Amino acid sequence: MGRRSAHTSDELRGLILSAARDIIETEGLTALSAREIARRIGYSAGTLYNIFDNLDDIRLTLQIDMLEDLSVKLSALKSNGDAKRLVSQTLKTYVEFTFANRQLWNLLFERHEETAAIRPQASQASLERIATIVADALGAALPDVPHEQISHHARILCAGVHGITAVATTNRMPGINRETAILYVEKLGKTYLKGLVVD
Amino acid sequence: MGRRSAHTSDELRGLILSAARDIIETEGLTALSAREIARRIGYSAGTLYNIFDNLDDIRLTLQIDMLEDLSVKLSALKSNGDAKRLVSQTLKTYVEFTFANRQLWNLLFERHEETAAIRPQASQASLERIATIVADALGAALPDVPHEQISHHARILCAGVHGITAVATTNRMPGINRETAILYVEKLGKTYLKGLVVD
DNA sequence: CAGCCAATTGATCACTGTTCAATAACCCAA
DNA sequence: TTGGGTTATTGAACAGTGATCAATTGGCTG
Repeated sequence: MGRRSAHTSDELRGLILSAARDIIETEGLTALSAREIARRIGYSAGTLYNIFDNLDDIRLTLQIDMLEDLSVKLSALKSNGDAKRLVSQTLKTYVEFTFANRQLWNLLFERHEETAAIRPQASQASLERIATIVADALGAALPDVPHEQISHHARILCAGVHGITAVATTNRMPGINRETAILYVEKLGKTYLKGLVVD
Repeated sequence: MGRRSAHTSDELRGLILSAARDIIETEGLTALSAREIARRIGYSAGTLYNIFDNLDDIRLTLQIDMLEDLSVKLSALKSNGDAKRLVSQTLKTYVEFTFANRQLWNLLFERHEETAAIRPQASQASLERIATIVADALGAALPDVPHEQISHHARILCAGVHGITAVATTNRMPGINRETAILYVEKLGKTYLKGLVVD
């Protein structure tokens, strides 16, 4: 079959990403394959490679989109005057997001050994943006702490929360599930903040 | 070729695991394949399946062995009277271990969707054992806190440290590398402890 | 309406995990 | 020593994977 152009390449891009998302959320990360994506959108596998470099490119794009999505959700949270509460809210929203995107979230734990050139940087940037949001919330709660320090603390908190969600979503520890994960993250945030205030 | 019995099945088991470890540490997780293991030990791929259920079984075994190894290293640390220092030492040893086993450590971030029956439990148990070691150190540093609470705090700290190592070993954030990871974990441990003492 | 252009395909390659009939080396009983 | 049973080991086979690319054919334009 020759050209069809039933879809623009932008539309095709959207179809591919959306099909990939569907597969991952319903069948799991390992079920994602070029042929399965193609089957679902009614194209052949080769077409994917006109739009994306390779499967990893697709996975990274999904990851970045997801982190962008999370960024927006976190940014939407507004303080009602209680700065510490905003920190808690932010972390809680983070955890709930990971559980709402249970399967997709595993994209973050994959290796992509520098497949492409630009995308890993973009992925880093998305995470950095999230850390910045946490840093802003943290900065408001700790007005006396210098900015430099705040950004370190934000990264520590983010990574810490990341770890709890990682352990929870992959069932690595017997006692950690959705509910305890939320409790743990809250405890981590509050206790860490308390420890900082003491300084 | 028929039977050779140049190695007992226990020896073979050891050869397989050691070859698998080598491949992962030198070539990375994705380079591990049944045929490559077989090639290295001078057997055919089918032989692996006499000893292990499947490749995931091998990966899980490596993971458990590694966690056991870490457990031993952490247990070997002894307090010199300063209980808080032991907590710091434990966490630091943990991080350094993850960097010493950079590639193998990624086994922890893999999904194995309940492949076999027993092994995932064994993997959970290994992590649980590590959390217990941290809990013991923590308990000594916080004699007033009830045991139940301590084990929660230990899990939170473990997961938190886990997250920092995860981000660091996979280069997920620009500013986090081996050195900063150690600093971050130290900061996390000390600040969290401080926050607990305040209560 | 001819002809160019390019989107799309499907065959192909080299790989993967896993299975299993066939084989051949070992061990033991006669 | 020989024969036969046992079984560890193999290699072919299957169904799948990601990726490539010549061939094709539909749509667009001059």
